[in-house]
Amino acid sequence: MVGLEDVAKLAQVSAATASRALSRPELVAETTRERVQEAARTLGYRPNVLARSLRQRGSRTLGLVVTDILNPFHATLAKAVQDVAEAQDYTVLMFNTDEESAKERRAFEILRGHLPRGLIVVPTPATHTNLDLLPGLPVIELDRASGRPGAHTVLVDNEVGAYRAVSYLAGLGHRYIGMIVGRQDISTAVERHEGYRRALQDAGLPYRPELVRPGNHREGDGRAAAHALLALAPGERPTALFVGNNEMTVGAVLAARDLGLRLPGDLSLVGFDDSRWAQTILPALTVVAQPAYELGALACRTLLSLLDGRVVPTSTRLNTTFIERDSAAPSASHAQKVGSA
Amino acid sequence: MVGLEDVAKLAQVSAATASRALSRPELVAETTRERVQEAARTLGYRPNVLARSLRQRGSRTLGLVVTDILNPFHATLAKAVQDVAEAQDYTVLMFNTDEESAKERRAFEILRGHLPRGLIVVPTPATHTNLDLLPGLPVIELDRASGRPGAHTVLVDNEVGAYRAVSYLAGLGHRYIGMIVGRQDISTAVERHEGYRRALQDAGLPYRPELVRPGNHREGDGRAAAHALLALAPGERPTALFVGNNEMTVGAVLAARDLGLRLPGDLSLVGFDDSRWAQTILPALTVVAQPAYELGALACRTLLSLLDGRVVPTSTRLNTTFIERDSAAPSASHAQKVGSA
DNA sequence: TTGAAAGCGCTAACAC
DNA sequence: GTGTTAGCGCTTTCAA
Repeated sequence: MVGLEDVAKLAQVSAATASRALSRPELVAETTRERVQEAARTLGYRPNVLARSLRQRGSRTLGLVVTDILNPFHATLAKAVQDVAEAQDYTVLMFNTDEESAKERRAFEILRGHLPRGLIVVPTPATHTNLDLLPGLPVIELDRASGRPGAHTVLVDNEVGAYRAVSYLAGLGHRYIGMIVGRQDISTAVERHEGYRRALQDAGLPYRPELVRPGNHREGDGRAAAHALLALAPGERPTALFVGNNEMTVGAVLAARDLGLRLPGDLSLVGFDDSRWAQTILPALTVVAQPAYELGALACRTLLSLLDGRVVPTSTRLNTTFIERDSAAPSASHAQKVGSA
Repeated sequence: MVGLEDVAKLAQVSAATASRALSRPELVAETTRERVQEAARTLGYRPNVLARSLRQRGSRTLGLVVTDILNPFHATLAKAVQDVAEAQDYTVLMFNTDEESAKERRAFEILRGHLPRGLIVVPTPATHTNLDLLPGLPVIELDRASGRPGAHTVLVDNEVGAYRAVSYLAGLGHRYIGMIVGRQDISTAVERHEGYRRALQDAGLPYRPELVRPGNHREGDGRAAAHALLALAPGERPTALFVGNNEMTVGAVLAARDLGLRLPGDLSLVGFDDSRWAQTILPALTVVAQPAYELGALACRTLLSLLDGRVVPTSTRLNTTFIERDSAAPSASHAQKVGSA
């Protein structure tokens, strides 16, 4: 292990000067500086981050806590955060919580011991409480908002995205539009639900509670919820479905297949969040796309700005994009009307 | 920041005793131990890992370096490694290299500063050289083998998996079986290529170099390679394709679509590595499935055993599973023969 | 502009 | 079984 002492010796200066030459070059005479840097290079010196962090009472480390790294949306967030952090010489400590409060607590505890400078978290309902473990730490909430007063958040405009999707379905003539919605203690799910509600209202359609089914964000939940909705009596069964996240959308498509329903002929479908799956499945899915990479990158940039003492907006919303593909079509009755006009 | 000193004071012992009571309880009298643990609990004490690691010259940290975290196969490996490491109280520092040597070097350099106890890496051709940065560090190579003598590897039986797939296609009567293969400086690609070769031989089919196209593991490469293969003159164009990894398989399916070829009627396809995409696309893809989670978990368990000084096998191969779904069918001529028999 | 010295929080020797 | 002491590798006073 080559240490600062070795570099100092080779460059014939004290350890203190060697340290300065490498970390704060402006404090050192040019010739000395070059001698030290040269020595460091030839020895292949790498600072011991542990010692440095211990001394400085804080490491150049950021925490990242996501709820499901196997979800491509989250994987993309993680990659973006890593890319930005790395460019600024920060190391990211990443943890996965599977939406479990206990795992999140553990992640926070471990993180604490590493003296991170900041944290980016996709919050769960338990996050508010668990953050007690990291008092005073700058935190950015990503994708969802926990509701903590004053929290910094980087989100997507869920309400508008959902509104756009449901308005589109209504415009296609659908009068029974179902929604598969996430847990109502998670902000994204609430907001998408709101958008759904408002779109129905603006389209002059009644809100029918029996057409709204909750699910726990996973594929299986989406499948079960879709089955429940499609089991309704003819006349009141939805002819179109708006699904609140990417995983549940997969489930909804599979449910349609289970029942032999063809998209978009027998059922129109619009999902929230784009993915390669949505792009390549047949028919290609009409979706509300989220700028996942940009979202993660922005969260990280915001955190780094915050750490630099710059003023940053407390809350940022990125726009979603509505992408019209082939999984939604005019309702049967609508097509008839238009055809006979 | 509550430190060990605070705990010691509250428990009325020295810092050393407090340290022992928490880290090596068997060295401390029971009553003292309880007093200290109680004090730690009430103060919410968490050890400063930095100080501990500095003192012990090594942190309870593992490095994990993968080449593409957005690839679900790699995401699964990563989750498995994390799960196992966490259960043993290790923290994982994860890096993504995008198959770029420069990024890998950087990852190794940063890692070095954190004094990890071991490293799990999905190697690239550059890894062999780059590992000079981490002399003496226990390393497990995951999924691929770099060829370093004596290296510990946890792999899948690529040759056998590929052999099985190609034999299956040959058994279906295909005589022109193309392969889209990965970079030949990566072990998995070489081995899968070998399996392809041997299967052809055992089926009495000639190896035709023009039916083998290399690709750089990405979707776009697979698509381009498939286009090239399918552009061959009738008579010598492949009627079946074996694709060497999951991303390129997506590309091959899209190429078939571009050309209006139907699977499996106009073209039979077998991919390497299963995925939700392969399961839910229509027709569902016949694939050689890899135990991704188990692979990652085993790599981590092996590393931890190694660190505990236990004897571990230098190389482990996990079996692949051939999953017959709907993307491969008897060749036209074969069907004819069988039909007329 | 540089060096000497102290100390970050913890654990391992060594004494008792 | 417990306390005292020293030191991990670095940065940062403070003094020169």
